[in-house]
Amino acid sequence: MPRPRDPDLPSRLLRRALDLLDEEGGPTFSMRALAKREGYAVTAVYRCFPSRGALLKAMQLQLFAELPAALALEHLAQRPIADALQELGVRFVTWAVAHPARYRFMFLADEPDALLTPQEQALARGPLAALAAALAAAPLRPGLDPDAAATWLFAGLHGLIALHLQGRLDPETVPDPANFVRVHGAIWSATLFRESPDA
Amino acid sequence: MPRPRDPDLPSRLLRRALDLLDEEGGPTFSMRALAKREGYAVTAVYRCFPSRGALLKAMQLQLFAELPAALALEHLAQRPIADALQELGVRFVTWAVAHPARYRFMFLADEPDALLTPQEQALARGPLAALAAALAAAPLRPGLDPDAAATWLFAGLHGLIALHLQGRLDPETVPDPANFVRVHGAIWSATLFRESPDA
DNA sequence: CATAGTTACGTAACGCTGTTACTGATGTGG
DNA sequence: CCACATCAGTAACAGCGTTACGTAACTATG
Repeated sequence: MPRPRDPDLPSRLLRRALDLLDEEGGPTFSMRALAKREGYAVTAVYRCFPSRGALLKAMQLQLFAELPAALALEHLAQRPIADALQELGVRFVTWAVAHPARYRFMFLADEPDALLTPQEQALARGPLAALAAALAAAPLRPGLDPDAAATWLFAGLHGLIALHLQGRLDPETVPDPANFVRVHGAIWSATLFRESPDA
Repeated sequence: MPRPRDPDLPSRLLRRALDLLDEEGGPTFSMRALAKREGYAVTAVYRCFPSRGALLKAMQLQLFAELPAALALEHLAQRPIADALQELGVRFVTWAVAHPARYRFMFLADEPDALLTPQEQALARGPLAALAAALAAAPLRPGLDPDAAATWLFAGLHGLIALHLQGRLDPETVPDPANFVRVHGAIWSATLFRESPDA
């Protein structure tokens, strides 16, 4: 009993796979389960994606492509730099906490060989690169490398999120990671920028 | 053809499993492969560990128990606090980069329900808690919470390591994470401590 | 309109996985 | 010496990713 042919089954499967990622908290679904969910046999999935790894890679690329929109970065550049950075950090952490499965999948996935081509690496390094670009135009303290500063900033946010998602933060000192960034983020500004950069 | 009974097969299997963790870069070994490696049938492993998850948990606990010795924390407390913290960070990052599989398994593993009992949680939160304890006795800037400061510090190190292990750091700005901590770690000290705390 | 060829899908199977029931051998306490 | 608990092995289950192959549907050509 064959079904009508669907030219954009790949995109539907990709969406379904991302749904399952959120539902199950990780890419634990089986190819058969994904196919069944969409009403197809396993092999139909293999017509769209040559392997499970290829599907996972496609999911990662899709999520990274959606990230800027999810963070609503458009109107951020008009604010003073320290303020914009603080807000960016808060938004990033807020998004990560709201979508733990996606964050784990994008930024904490085990497979080191998942994103290998240069464009894929560029996409994965996008957030850090964007931060470095923003800091390149900021009034940093003399002798402070924008790239190094961006690395510190992003590492701090990334580590905070990772620890939170694993339940390794003391809930008493960090009840909400995004608010923690809002409250203690001034530490960063004080270290990175010249005295009173936007006063 | 049964073999002579081995009362400490569990510990041997645990060691073997940790070897395989290092060799394969992650806990990807199968129960059968582990058993075969030790010359037993699969079911012998199931006599020692009721499930694969139990084995993984035992591995995690073992690694966390070994961590303080691996970092050689004994003689660190005698130095001035800022210096000791810097050295601690360098050692931690150096160890993580030298044992990527262990670090991923201990601090980045996917399973959120892996370490659930209070003692297990305490063990997993050990590094952060130790850092907080050290900072509680340090001459922090007025109004700075030791716990919050410890969270910032550990999050920065953790994020730096995580990004490095995923190849998401620009190799030009961070050729070696441990050295990055050594060079730029002064940012932390300047922010956290009173002016010239150990001069 | 008919027919040949490409494409999309399903069925069945391979070897592997974690896990379990059952069988037999080993070593120990009475 | 014998009963009993313990340990290890065999065989099997369902499910996994993946592949070979058969079949139906659409497309292009005569």
